[in-house]
Amino acid sequence: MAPRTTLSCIAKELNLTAATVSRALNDHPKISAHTKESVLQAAKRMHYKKNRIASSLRSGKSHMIGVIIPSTQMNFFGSVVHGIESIANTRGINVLIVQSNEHYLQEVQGMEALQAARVDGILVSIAKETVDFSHFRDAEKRGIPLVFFDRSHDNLGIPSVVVDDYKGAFLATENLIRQGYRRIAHIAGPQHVKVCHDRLMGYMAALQANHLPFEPSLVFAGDITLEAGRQAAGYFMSLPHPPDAAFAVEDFSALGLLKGIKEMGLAIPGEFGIVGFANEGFGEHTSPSLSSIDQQTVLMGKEAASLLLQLIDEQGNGHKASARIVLDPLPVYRESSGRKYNS
Amino acid sequence: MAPRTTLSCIAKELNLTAATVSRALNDHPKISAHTKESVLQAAKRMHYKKNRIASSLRSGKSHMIGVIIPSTQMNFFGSVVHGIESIANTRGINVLIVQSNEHYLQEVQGMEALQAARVDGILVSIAKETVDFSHFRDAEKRGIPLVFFDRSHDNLGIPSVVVDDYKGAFLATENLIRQGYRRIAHIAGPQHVKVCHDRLMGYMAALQANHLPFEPSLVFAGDITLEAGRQAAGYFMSLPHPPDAAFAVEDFSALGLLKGIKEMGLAIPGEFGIVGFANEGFGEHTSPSLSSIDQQTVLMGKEAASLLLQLIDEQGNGHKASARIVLDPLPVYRESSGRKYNS
DNA sequence: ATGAAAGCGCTAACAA
DNA sequence: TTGTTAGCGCTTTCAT
Repeated sequence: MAPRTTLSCIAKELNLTAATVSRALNDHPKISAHTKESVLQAAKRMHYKKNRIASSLRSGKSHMIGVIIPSTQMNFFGSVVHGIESIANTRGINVLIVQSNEHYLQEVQGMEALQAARVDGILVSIAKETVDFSHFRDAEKRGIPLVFFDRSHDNLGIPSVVVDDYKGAFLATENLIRQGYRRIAHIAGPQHVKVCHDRLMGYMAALQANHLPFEPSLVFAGDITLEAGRQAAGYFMSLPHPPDAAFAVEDFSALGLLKGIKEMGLAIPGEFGIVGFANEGFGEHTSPSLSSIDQQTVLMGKEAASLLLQLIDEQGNGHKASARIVLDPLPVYRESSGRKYNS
Repeated sequence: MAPRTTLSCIAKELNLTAATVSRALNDHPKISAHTKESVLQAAKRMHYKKNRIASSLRSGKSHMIGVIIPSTQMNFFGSVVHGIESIANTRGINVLIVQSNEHYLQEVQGMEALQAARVDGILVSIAKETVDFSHFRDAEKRGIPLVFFDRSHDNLGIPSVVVDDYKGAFLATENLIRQGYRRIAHIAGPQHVKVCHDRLMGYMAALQANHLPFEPSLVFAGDITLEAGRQAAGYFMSLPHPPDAAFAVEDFSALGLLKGIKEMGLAIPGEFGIVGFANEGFGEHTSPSLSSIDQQTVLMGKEAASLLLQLIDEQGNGHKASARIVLDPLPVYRESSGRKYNS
């Protein structure tokens, strides 16, 4: 409850005016070195801390950015946030995090909460459920800089930082082919989610590039959940001519598949190969360990934050630069796809 | 860039004054129902959104709370944050999250950043490294309500919401005893961290209650990391008379232990039993699956947030209620400790 | 029941 | 180089 020191407290102390003190603290060019010096000393002595709220009200900048993530339970997103914070912190910017839990409504509410908090910009990874994008368009119209990361959407003209999902899927599938698997299935995610669609395309392209037929019956219309993976296992093995490997759209579904296949008594990777996507933390610890595609999460967060901060800085310059940063997927091949070396 | 509607915009529209509009919007008792009605309508029609920054400056409340967590990579904390947000959201309060990454310095900087952002209160889970607590005492002195969750510290008089670590450790150890294990080791964490100390005490108490000798050589001075668990495996098995089970202070060390023991060719749970603590997400997916103690994470977050908000509301009432909420640990016994049923 | 006026703490235009 | 003045948008006395 100690009364906080304000600019005018310092001003009074030094027989200056609040404006001068403010300028000195903000390193304004035309303040004498001597004044700056004494102001800085007084500020330190009196434990002055700038009131960001007052500053924000006046300057119109809150020095906060918002982040909307589908879930804190995938440590993929935790990792991206880590990257975001590392950039924000160096610039004295706070990060407001909101979870959508993959729900459209919570995403909309999150956008409103962040705008109510007057954040200077928002980083978004779109929820699985979302098919209407007007809440993003509205925010843009109000002049709030937006950047998508991982889960983006075209045709909105909103900058994004993503991994090359097509290429990642291509590499994952090709790895299975190189390991000698011949009937390679795919657990697909909701196709309105761009990353899921791109991964299906990458899978198909890898088959074609390697002269393997694409069989629609080998694509399971699944989801990015463990449950979907389990269901896929049942489906694949009930086929008259079952696959001997699968590329899953995401690690949780890959995990469900792995468990399902194991429970059916098939050897992994000997009789069935699996590659997932996202390189979730648990992948190292399953048995067999799970091959996956790393998405350079920390870098993704850094790039997204840098891009957003740049957009915020350039605001009003009429730039509207619609950048699209595409990161390289990094394959992490572990036991689950290593037939050549393990069986 | 659309110019935002303000109170006076609405006032002008209705031939009222900003003060009246403000009161109407805040449901002030002595504003005529009729006026309230028309103000509400106009506000909606003009897409009015209260400027929280101005409101904060005037009222001295930022309607934001801060959370400091050691790491987003343990989904234990992700889950607690989920609970926190669920409470905060219903009250229109934003949550600022900062990671300490278990580092003292980042924790101190985090506290400063949150205070600079003028949060109304802070929830803290103390970093592993922290042994000096003056940054918390300072914040308290400045009148910032504080609540610890999970990682707390006595002798500071700061309210906390924790799980009964002693009891959890007792139950975990006793479970191993009941399953027929007789030489039960413990991977201990840094003893200056209260939860680690309490768990060691609980372990010792369970041995005593069951008339088993406490052997100091069976306590490995470890850490809450996978690496420590691996080292413990090596240490335990190098003993002249090795243990046949272990209770690990935390799931990551339990995981390291599990991997180490498996690599040495011992059967789990047949030849070696393991119980961890925290019920991390991966525990379900290891093989064998990992027994653990659940800490009611979401509830913990809700309780902590409710307590903090209560403290904020009561501020000035000279209450200084130093609550301490202790949640019940929930054992989750899986394969890794199930000798009786599995071998 | 409503208006008038002041002020939260800071910053920015304009003066000097 | 520094001071003066005004105002960001809201809330809150005090007055009517």
